[in-house]
Amino acid sequence: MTPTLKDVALRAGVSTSAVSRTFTDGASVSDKMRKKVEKAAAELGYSPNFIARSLTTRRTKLIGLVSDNFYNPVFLEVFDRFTRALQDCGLRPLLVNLSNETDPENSVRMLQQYSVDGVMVVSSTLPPEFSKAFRDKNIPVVNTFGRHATSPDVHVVGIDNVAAGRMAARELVSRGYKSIAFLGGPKRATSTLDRLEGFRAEMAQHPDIAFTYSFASAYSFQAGRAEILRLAENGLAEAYFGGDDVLSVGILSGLQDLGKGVPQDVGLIGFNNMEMAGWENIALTTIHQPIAQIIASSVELMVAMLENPDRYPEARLFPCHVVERKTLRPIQSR
Amino acid sequence: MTPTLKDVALRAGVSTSAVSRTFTDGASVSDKMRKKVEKAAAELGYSPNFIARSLTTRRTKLIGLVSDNFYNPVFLEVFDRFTRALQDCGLRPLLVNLSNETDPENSVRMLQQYSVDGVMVVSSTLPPEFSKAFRDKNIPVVNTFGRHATSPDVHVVGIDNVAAGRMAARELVSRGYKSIAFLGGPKRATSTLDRLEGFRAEMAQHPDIAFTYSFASAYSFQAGRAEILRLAENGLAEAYFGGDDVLSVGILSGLQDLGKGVPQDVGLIGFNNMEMAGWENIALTTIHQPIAQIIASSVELMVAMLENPDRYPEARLFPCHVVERKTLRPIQSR
DNA sequence: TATAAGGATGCAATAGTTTGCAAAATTTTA
DNA sequence: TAAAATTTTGCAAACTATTGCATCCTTATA
Repeated sequence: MTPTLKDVALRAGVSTSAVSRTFTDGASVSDKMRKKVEKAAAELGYSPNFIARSLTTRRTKLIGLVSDNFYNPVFLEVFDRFTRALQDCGLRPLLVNLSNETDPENSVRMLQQYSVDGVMVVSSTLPPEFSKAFRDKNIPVVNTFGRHATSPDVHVVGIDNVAAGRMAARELVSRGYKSIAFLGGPKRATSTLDRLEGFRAEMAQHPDIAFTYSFASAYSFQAGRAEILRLAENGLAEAYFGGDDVLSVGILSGLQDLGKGVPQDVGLIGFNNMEMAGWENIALTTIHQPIAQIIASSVELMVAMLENPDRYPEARLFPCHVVERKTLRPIQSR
Repeated sequence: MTPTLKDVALRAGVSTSAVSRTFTDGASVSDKMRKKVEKAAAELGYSPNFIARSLTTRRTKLIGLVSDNFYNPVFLEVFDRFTRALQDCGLRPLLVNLSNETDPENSVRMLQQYSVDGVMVVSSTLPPEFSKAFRDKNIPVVNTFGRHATSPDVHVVGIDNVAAGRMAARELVSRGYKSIAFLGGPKRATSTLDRLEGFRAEMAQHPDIAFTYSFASAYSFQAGRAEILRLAENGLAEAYFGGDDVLSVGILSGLQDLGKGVPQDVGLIGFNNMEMAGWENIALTTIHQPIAQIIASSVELMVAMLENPDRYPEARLFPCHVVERKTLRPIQSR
């Protein structure tokens, strides 16, 4: 149906090698030959079959994009940026939804069957075994939004969650709150654990300030809302660090139901700086995670690894910063 | 590196055909042979290479999932459902981000180069030429969320936007509003155009009710907010039909800034019933678009088309319904 | 037990490309 | 202008699988 190399060769009256070469850059073909072939190709509407090509080149330019997060609005931005960045490098994302998959082996096998050149594991909740499973099969892998501490054998790009936790605590302290709480995401998420560690470390410097913490069941609106409502039964803290922005919007909603004004009665700082946090009717003060840079860097790293698969694993960590909006009271001099 | 068919054949001491056959269901192999081959395969950790297989079977099980909408939160749900549904059928989504692509030819060529078995065009804003371009190359295509009227030659699954527009108008009328406005998405979106048509038709039945309409520049928060703020300069209507839910949240935000209470001062009905519409601090009354059914049906249709590519094109339209929350005043008996 | 029927197996061709190598063509050098 | 150097070209063998056909082995039938 669709024309092949052979058809073009026949029509141009040249060998298949000649045709192949005009379509692989860097190959040696005379101008005359190239012209002839291109003409024939254009007439037939030919373009090379990547699948067949990959058989000999051992490069499919397919990249597995695997994630278990199809619920958090930030991930739409994440997918957007990933797909564009990959496309710009001539790579193609094969999307894998891990939402109800628990065994890495299945994903590994599947992606191996499609001979992907590499895989991006995009998640802060997936256990490190997932990334390792790919590496063990010699498939280049970068774990975006992963934890660097426990995976020294896999490329990780993201942020230093411990530092981020510390930053949040410091921010709340600087506002003069006298009782501060960490309301994290699910306990199994390493991101939440690490942030708690940093948060707690910073709070330890301020024994005069009451510090408590708890976890929501997920990084989601309802989980945040439910948790703050639950906490309210025993009295609220003066300020909260929400596990992430969606969760924080849930907290905001719960607080509203409780008749608590933000920031007058309760302060709140989120995490991520997702687009919605900037919406005027939300105006969430939050910690910006440099998603654009993280993703650009992830893709760069992947490309570099395709060149040299034996690259020594590295962790690329980007700094966060707080973006002030309207859910925290002004800084107090103490 | 990874073991091939030949390796397994060698180790099992059988022909490659035998190995091939044990891995293709429906092929004739004796139990004894199968055992032997499976043992060897397991020992080597072999699994068939789909890419190579596709060369002879002419089936890659790759499905192009092309969309230009990576901004609207509903689309995260859309991608989630699509990827799961495809995975459940043993199909693999090759994600294509069309956000800054204007020429169908590039996407067509690219997907053709990867020999995708079919493509799902998932958009209500993409011009129908996109879907047609695939069909013209004999690639099975279904246009999800597309317009059925203008594309009788391509499978479309979605809703009847004209009917939906009518439904919205009817709902607002039933609440006794005396001046009603349509605040649609971008003018180029056929979904908005069709809904306007239905909306207008219904309003024509009620000459006593003031009717106006306008368009936001996109299906987005900021576009909705900007538009309602602009409209306010010349006085607001009593109730609005927002182009979709994100847009409507933008309208809500604008209204809030304007000091207008919803639903006391102004009524609002959205479209889609995205998850966020149900968040307690938004509580948007909206028209539910049955996304789950639409996607399930789209995938079913795709699967059917893979069996029989010459299937006569059909339009599958699903009914919408309004889900009442808190942005419309109670029904009035008139 | 001989024969027919059917199932299992292997051979070899095929799918659409790339690529090492040798031959041919062209260009450079002397 | 001939030889040397370089570039261009084609042949044929990969790459990893599937499959039609012929052969061989079983099992069933008479």
